[in-house]
Amino acid sequence: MADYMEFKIISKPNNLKEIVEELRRAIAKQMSIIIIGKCEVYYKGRGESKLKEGERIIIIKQDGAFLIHRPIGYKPVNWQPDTSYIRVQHTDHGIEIIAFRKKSQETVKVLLDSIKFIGYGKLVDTGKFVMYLDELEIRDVLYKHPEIIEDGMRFTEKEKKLDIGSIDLFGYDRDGRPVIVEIKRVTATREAVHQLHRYVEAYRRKYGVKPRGILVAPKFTASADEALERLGLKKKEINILKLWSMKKKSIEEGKGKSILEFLS
Amino acid sequence: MADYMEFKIISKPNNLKEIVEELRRAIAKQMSIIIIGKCEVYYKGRGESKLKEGERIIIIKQDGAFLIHRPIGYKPVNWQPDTSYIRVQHTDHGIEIIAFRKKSQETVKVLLDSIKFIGYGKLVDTGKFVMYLDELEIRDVLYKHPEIIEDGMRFTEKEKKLDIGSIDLFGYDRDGRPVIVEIKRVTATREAVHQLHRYVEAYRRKYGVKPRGILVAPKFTASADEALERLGLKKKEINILKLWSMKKKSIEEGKGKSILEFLS
DNA sequence: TATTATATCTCGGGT
DNA sequence: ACCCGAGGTATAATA
Repeated sequence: MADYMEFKIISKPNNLKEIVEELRRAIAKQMSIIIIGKCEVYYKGRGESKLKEGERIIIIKQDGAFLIHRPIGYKPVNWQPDTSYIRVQHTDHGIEIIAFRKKSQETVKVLLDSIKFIGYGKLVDTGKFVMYLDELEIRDVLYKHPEIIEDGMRFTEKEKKLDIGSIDLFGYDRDGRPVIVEIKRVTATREAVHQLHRYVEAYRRKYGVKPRGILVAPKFTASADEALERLGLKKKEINILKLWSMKKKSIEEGKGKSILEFLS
Repeated sequence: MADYMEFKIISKPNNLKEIVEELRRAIAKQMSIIIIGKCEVYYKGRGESKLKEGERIIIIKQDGAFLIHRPIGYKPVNWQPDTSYIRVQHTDHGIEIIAFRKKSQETVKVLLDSIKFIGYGKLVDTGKFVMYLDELEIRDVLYKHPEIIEDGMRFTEKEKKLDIGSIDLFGYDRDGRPVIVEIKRVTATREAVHQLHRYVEAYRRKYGVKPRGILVAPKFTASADEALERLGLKKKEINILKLWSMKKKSIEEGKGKSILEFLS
């Protein structure tokens, strides 16, 4: 059965014509393909790039994702997140692979000569991926525990819609003043302050009342502090790892430590 | 010579102890390594993630970059842009690879069982990469040809420093009013408008004169238009591909078409 | 499709 | 080391 076939290895590719046929079949069957070899790469679309000859790792994935990796660094040097078609043909010097993306009219062309290795096969990967501790999760903990932000705080809405976008958390402080909370899971920059400020202003324009704005983050840059001050906004520093371990341990209120004790 | 050795292929890995030794040597020699096999992955650091069993492509690059790719999509499901060390050992069930990054205290742990393929070797890649048509290049063309922006415009500075950052282009219009230009190579959003607005305000605070602000982009979202209007800023639509082909053809002024004719 | 905001963003440049 | 902004960002959610 095709879905469970072994990974086919060509360790000394030499018959170009045959290789082209094999690659075409592998692409048609939506297999994962790995090619290692010397190549030049040309990109044209949203910009234009040229990559001179060198040895690289080329990956064609089962959904048509196309990656060309240099032997260093996290990022591919050229790529195509999804392709409309991938065309393979042999040339005088070697093999040419063209990956085309229709919606953005982008083309990646690889000129391969001297191939060190080709491998292909169907990979079966249904394993579930879970990411914890993203902004959403932090937001939910704060929603349940407004006392972390401020005594007497209560939240009434998550992702409250305004004309210009949505607010992470919305509620009222002990004096009944509306409060807009913007959350960052990494260091808050001036940029984040202005994002919060836009929401505060949009709220004021819509409801005629200026709400308080609180920026929640584990850290703040100096310019963020300056902008908060200048725009009359507040900040609340949180320890995300503590928030996280708190959530993991699922502390029951009333029984044992309170959440504020836990976070202290 | 190690640098030019062939890519070593193990198409049916079975002796775990031997494989662990080979991988360790390959890592020590800073080779590129590709492993295809069934694995689980655990990440902990800036966040936390779990990936259940499935077949993936694992890449260890020569600088320690570590990537785990599922058979679909552009992005790796787990990764480490640069690692302090990569440790390999065999367990009861298979092989365990731990990639650790000291500066951010991040760990990726891969539990491999059933390896379909291992390949490693030193890849030589010195080929130069050039990217054309990034924001810098657009900026330089506009700097040389202020008439594209507006009749009578002249630029005096690129990347002019203000307290809060630097302005893409700075100059004066036909009436001698200071002008701040912010460039976007993709659709300008409300975000970009506010970025420009911040620069305009910072300039006013510093010099006591309110400059004009012009946002240059190939396209503008409706909310960008609204924000430009509300904040008293202007826009200038440019065709980036035309700018680019113009630069490529290196049109000499006076001889043949003028740049404005070319862009029309 | 367009818009918006997140990301374990990465990466490079500046201070 | 931090800060800042660009990216062929990609990606998911939402209108």
